[in-house]
Amino acid sequence: MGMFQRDQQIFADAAPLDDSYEPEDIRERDDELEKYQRALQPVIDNRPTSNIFLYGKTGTGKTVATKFMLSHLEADAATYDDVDLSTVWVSCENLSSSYQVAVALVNEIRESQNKEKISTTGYSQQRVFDILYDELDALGGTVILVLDEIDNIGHSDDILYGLPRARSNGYVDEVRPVIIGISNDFKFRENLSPKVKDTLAEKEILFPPYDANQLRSILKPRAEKSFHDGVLADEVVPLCSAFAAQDTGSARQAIRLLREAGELAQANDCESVSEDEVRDAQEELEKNQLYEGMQELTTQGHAVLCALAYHQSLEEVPIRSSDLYERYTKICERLDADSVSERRVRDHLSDMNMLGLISVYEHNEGLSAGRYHEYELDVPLTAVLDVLLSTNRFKDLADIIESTADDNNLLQSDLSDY
DNA sequence: CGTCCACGGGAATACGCGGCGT
DNA sequence: ACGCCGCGTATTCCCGTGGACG
Repeated sequence: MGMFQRDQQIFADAAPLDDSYEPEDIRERDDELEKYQRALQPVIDNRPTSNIFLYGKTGTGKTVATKFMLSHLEADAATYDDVDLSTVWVSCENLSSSYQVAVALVNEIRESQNKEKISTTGYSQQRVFDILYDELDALGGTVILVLDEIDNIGHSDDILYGLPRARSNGYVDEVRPVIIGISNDFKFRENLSPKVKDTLAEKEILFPPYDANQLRSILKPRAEKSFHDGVLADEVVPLCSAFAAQDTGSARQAIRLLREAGELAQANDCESVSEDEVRDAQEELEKNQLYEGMQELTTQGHAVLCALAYHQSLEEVPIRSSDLYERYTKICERLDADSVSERRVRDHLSDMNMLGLISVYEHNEGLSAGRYHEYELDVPLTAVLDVLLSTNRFKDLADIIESTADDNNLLQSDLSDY
């Protein structure tokens, strides 16, 4: 027997548990789909179509619903000779400005035509918009531009101003652009600049978080397809649903939980998946998220984290930012690295707070001490040290902190509940 | 009601990059 | 080939502010 053997006790076909899986029917979103269909109907009727914006947290079915609607729309449009429809899909996940979105749109169109892509930097914004208008005009007909995770562009929303008015401004005349914006942020519309808000005619569809019952109904068919019969204990799907509903109401989270539970069972050579695996999976996923959050910090972020870990190991927490800053500068000196301003460190701390890595306690003691914050780690010290040890720069320091913490017997207690 | 102090928003600046015009 | 320009990212600089205290 080789080292790797195929183990098919648990999974029959794990594809339905993959992020990229597209189910043939969308469950628990009847109202939203009906609205969606009505909003897209004008495309088939060759009437002007308004822009459509979908709002809802991650994992509430926005993207899947859009893929579903568009594939039907494309298929149906093809049966009418006089309907000329193309769609362009851009994920704005890593795009933080209108400029980058415009470049991405151009390149997406060019890629589908095997034309050469343009550079992501160097042009003026207007220039990129002009190129985009040319490409759109060349496509002609109705072009649906899907901007997934559009809230990433923040306040840089020029593209939402330019595209809808391209036709009336005479930049294009062969094409009717329709924007489908998908936003994780309910407040995205409020934060748009006034001129965009006024001109962006749009239909809004809200995707609320799923409750536990809905998640169960979404999970069930996927579970049946991906696991062998009788492998899943009855309580597994309801428990995954309950965990995810409690936390975020995200179908993606529920599905990941189910897959992770299955993978754990498989790794442990279990014949079935039970409640225990789901609980372990939940812990495992949470832990991974924190690790990833820490690993993706910049060197400066790591230095700040390191300073906090240092004080944590001495049990000098929670600690005021001014004291933490002193430690931080010493650490930078020692590493022969540049240090940044106190203001900037506050930004890093606030980022880390967002990621759930640290806790912040606000104080206001008026005349005696004014306003200040105190910080402490919200993740086990061992986890922080693991990450720091794995980076070349902080390896030595992390070693020292580890031994300090060891002297204070801080690590044992951490390990037991970690 | 004035005072205190870090917080945090926002403008200004530094720097690097790649395309463009000459 | 060269310097310039507009862009993104990270940072610094400036300053108004919350709100308990006295």
